[in-house]
Amino acid sequence: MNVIVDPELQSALEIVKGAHAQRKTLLLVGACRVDYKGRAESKLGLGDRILIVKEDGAVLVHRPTGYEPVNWQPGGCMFSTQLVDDKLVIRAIRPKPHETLTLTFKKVNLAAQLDLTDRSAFELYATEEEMQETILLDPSLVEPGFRPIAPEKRVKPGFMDVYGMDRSGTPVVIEIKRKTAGREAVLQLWKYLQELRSQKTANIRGIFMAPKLAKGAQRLLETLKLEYKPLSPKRCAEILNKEKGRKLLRYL
Amino acid sequence: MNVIVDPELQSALEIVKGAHAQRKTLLLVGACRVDYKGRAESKLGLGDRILIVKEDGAVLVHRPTGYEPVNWQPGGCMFSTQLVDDKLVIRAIRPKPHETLTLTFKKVNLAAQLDLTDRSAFELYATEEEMQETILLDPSLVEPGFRPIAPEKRVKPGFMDVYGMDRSGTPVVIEIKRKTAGREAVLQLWKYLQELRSQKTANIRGIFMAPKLAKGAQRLLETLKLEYKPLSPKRCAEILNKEKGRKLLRYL
DNA sequence: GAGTGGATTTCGCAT
DNA sequence: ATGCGAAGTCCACTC
Repeated sequence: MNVIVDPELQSALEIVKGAHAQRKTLLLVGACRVDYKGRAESKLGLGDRILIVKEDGAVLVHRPTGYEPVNWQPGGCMFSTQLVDDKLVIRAIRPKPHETLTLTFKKVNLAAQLDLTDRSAFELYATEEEMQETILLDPSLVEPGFRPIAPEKRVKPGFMDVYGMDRSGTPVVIEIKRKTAGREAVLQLWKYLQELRSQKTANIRGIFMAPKLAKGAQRLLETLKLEYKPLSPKRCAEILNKEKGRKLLRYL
Repeated sequence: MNVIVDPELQSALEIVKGAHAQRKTLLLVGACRVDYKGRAESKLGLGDRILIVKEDGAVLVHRPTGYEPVNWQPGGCMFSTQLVDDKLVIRAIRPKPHETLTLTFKKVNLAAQLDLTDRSAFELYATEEEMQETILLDPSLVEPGFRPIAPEKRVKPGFMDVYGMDRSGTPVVIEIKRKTAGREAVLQLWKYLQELRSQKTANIRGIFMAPKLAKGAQRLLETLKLEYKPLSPKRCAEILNKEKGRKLLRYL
């Protein structure tokens, strides 16, 4: 890590160039103007802002208030930095669509090259597992009268299933997807159903639960005479939150 | 400004509390875990991140790559900070919807309280004037066969007009708004049309161009038998960019 | 205060 | 590569 407080622009320039060269995260705080030109155009006069240039070339310019950056660029930018007329000019160029974001620093209060190591996986809930829990908690999410019999282990990595019976006693296999499901997910359910049908009765329903179905997945689903019931991870998290404290009933 | 490099957690705590107390922007770089619970839930294991807490209580947690914050809170958060088990725990609580974002710092590499002054107005183009230019440049934006006759000066501050003729030779008055137009904007066009109709022929069309119409404005527009054609500044900026280099034809 | 639609949306997945 | 739809979307504005 390399931090300088109230650096001369020349020193700040070195920090900036060093960060770019080593593909490290750059942090710059100071008074600057910001100009953007590309899909749209914007201008922002002199003021104190925080500039972050990440390892992948993503650029963020933050004002002292607000969640959103006032200007930005997604990752993959190229950079050109130089001292011009006693000002530190940092130009971020995005190839496609062609855009340029220009920061002109009059004064730098804080310049830092950061060595950030971050290998952790980000997990957003509700997971498919929690979606499964949610269905066991409130089986009416599937349909009125649905009764879960057994939560199943994954058939293939990435899938979660629930077995149950509908109100008329017909076996039901449920496949859950955390996000928009594609054809392959529907095929998985189909394959699974086929296996069960060969082992047991042919009278089994298959219900696909996901926030959404891709177009091709929907066609396939109709062709295979499977059913679809929308269910989002968000909805599940809400229900789990609300029902928190209750015991999760397990069925055999 | 108050910056400490590689502070003890106790010193970092003081920086954090000081920043909150004085409503200053807080900058924290270090190894932390991040937990979010609210509309959804998320977990992020130990890793190096940048934390920004802004003057308005907006919270941003950034990993070393990517445009988007991995976790965040919009402005208006309350905070509780403390040392727990040799870790610096910062909790941001959002009242509505009720959400909590918890950062658990194991090590702080950089802690800063920033005094940022930023009073400049952010300007995003295209302006109404540029939207007008765009229509003169590509009259088909209004409708096929439209021919501009004269760009007009503003009738009232905030408005731009274009005069022209449609393909059948009927005079057309165009009113432009940079953003969603309300009733008063439609009334302006109406007033203007009335004036022209009293002076010249009664056979004049009025076309309103804006990214969107407010509901009330749309009702009024229908009542007054005016027309509406969507046009966004973004679209204009794109066209202006594309057609850049061409001469802007002026009509008398 | 709830609802609606735009965004320099970004991002991801299907086509 | 292109395009469509979701997002913990956020935000501004209408009702």
